[in-house]
Amino acid sequence: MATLIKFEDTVSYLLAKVTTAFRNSLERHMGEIGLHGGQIFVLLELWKQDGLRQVDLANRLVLSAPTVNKMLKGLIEINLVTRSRLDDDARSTRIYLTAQGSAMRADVEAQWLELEESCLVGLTETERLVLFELLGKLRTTYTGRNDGADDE
Amino acid sequence: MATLIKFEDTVSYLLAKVTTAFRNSLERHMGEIGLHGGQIFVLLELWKQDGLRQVDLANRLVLSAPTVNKMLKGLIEINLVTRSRLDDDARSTRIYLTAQGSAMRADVEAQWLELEESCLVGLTETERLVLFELLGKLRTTYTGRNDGADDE
DNA sequence: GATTTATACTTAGCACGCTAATTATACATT
DNA sequence: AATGTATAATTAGCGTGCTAAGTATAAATC
Repeated sequence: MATLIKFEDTVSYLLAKVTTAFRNSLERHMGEIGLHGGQIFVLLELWKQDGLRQVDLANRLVLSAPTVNKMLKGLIEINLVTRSRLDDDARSTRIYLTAQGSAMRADVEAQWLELEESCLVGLTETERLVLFELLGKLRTTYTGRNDGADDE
Repeated sequence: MATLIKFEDTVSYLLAKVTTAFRNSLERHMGEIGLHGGQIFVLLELWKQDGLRQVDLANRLVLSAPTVNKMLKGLIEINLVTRSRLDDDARSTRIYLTAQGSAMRADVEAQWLELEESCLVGLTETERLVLFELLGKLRTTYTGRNDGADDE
């Protein structure tokens, strides 16, 4: 018989497990302020630049158009963003933060810091920096870049 | 105004991004052999110990009972596992690998190694070890343990 | 022995990812 | 101007995670 892998000894295995756990933690933390895990990232992009089109959001978030579309539905329902058609291009819609959407930032930041701390609680300062560095490299591996956005 | 967080400078942010990218990569790699991302982990537990009950699987996988239930549906449909009721306990079902389920291991291992390499391609050997170490710590933070299982 | 409580599984329904296929509009080409 | 191609948004449908609620069986208690 060929050599049997110990799956548990691979980074991929750990990554898969951490992935699920982190997503649950994110969902719980953001649930505290009435948001879902994915919605935060949409807001985050709009805080950086308001009035983006869905396709721009999808590019910056590295998510598919339908995924962004669904997330926006949720955000519109709870009045954090609005859609405006009537534009230079009748195909696209621009997404704008509402007053509540802008105001949400403080709460999200507070929860984010809690999330961050709960995640890193077992790590030293050095380990945190190294982890940040290594995750950055993984991200680059997957997306081929470190920052978002080269649209419009 | 209070200090504004740079979300991008947090581990949580990177973790969220890497998490999504990794899940996509996992799905793609396992799709090559006709499996979905989550199903691998069920098989993996059954390869370690066949005939587990759903509740045991859920414990070892650190997943909810309904999630495991749905995953099993998929695995049963493609004939990799079977359910047997008729037991000492009429509430529970035991899950057994089929011949095909057992035979799947070689393919999964091969794909797993490719997944692992595609994930770590940008990292040195040292970085890989450190990353493994740090992810292990994160996992412990979330689940409170390093191995699976203390049921039955 | 009858009632209560706990356990195992299932169903329904949601968020977040995806792909494939539709629809509508814009742009390019002839 | 008409046809063809590219782009933007949407819909439908699926897997993976969850919670809440329901059903059936087992165990414990009175």
